[in-house]
Amino acid sequence: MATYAGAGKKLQSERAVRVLRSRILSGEFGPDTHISETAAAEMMGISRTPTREALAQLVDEGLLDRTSSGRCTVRSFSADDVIDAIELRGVLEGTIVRLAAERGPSRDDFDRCMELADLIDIALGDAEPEIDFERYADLNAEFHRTLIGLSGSVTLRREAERAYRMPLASPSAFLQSQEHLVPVRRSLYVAQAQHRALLDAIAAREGARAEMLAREHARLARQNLDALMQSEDRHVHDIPGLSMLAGTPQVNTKGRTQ
Amino acid sequence: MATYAGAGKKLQSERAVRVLRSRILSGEFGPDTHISETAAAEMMGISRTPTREALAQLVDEGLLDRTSSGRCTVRSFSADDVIDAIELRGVLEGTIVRLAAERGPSRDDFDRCMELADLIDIALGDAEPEIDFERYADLNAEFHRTLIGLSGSVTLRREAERAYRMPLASPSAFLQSQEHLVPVRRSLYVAQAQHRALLDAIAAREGARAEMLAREHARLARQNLDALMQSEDRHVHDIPGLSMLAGTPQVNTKGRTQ
DNA sequence: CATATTTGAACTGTATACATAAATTCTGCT
DNA sequence: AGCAGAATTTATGTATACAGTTCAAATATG
Repeated sequence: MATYAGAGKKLQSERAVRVLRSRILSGEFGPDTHISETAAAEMMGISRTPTREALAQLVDEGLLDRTSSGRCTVRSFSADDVIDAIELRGVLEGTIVRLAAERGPSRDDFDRCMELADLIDIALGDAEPEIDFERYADLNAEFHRTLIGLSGSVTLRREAERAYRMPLASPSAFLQSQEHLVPVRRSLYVAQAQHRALLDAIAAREGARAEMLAREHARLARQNLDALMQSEDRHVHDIPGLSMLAGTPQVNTKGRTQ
Repeated sequence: MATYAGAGKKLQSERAVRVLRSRILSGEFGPDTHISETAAAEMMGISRTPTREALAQLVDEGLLDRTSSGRCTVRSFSADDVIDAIELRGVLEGTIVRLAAERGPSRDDFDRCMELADLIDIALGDAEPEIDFERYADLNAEFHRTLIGLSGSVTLRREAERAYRMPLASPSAFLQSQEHLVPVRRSLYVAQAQHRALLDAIAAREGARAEMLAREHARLARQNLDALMQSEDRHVHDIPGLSMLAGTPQVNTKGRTQ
């Protein structure tokens, strides 16, 4: 099964990361699935060396666990893990916007944030006719990606980017599919109001307020998750579309089925 | 990244990480020094494969930069980088102790923290006769390592551990050498008082206060750094013992000197 | 029938070889 | 002498081969 090799043939290892990450997040490789170097390499039609590198990166990202003997298994996320990741995101974004307010934000990024806020307004629709969910998700993601560069600190930006890679902690984790967006439709307007307030606070150089607002923003995300869980069975695993969290044991990557 | 663990010299790649990190931190490889895979491998008497893995990890830790063409150079740290790293540490520790207070800390870790606080008291000496600096540094480091497990959140613990690996952001970064400890001798007592207050706040389940105290604790570290910089020339580079920050261009890893 | 043991397949860690891309050096020309 | 360009040399990315270890199935044993 040598997948189309002509894709992004820049670096095999990067392509491997994307392929594996996507398969894990899609739930194709369920929790505790053992992913072997040789099998994964064979599957992707590349050698073990770049595959090894890709697995190491995914372990670092937290998507894979590494056993004592060096084997890689898909990490199983609990509801607490997701909550903590959202908490972390709120704290990091809060710190970044506080510093941005205190030190003065980088002009370009700030302007871009304002611009994105305007675009989000449009996507949400003035009179709430019909929301362009897909566009909203894209814009929201870019807003947050731009936001974390606002302080000018590479250190904090790095950490925030890393936090964003954590499944479900990303600003638009379950804002991807319309299926999840519709139930929390009203909260999107609240979130947008928070975006505006955040930018205001930064412009006014009110660091403490900016930090507080960012945390509140993350709290909203958590509330949405809680609401989804309440309606679905009180377990993250059961939220449709978040199959990566499913507890279903999976077959090995290897063909050795059963 | 499962760098830790007792895996002594079993894995060549881990040994390589330790060797390279130590050489970078010691200043042997100054900022912007190019570290080549082949040269580094040859130097350590191992092959390129584990060396490659080690370099990737150090890039991830932030000790090395990777150029567009894949080359690795020693990162040059600015004073701002250090300040941001300390800020990050304070924020992460603050979040962890807040959650520990809110959710209830893990009993074992909390007891160990109390124990360590007692030991630090002893190391500092009751009547301030003479401080056992080396022991203090060890105990302080362990105190903080234990602290970041207190919330029971693996996610936050991971991030904090990562932050600790950042040079100078570690709780005892410049508390390693007596040379730096003596000038800030008096602040060690303040820090210890903060440790106690922090544990009190957690025991009393006062999350907000615990978070505030943790941030104050980090602020003290920054003040110490500022004081050191003031007395040394206003540049991190010039603080003795922190040669990793020195701006002196270094020879290549390769033997091709001059 | 359950448990301990052995045996074999599979996987990871490491080394080496090869190809491609980058960088430096050398040479020729202006 | 200075600059441009080509050739050489070096470094990275990838593939493959080999050794030690781990895991698991199958067999033997009480």
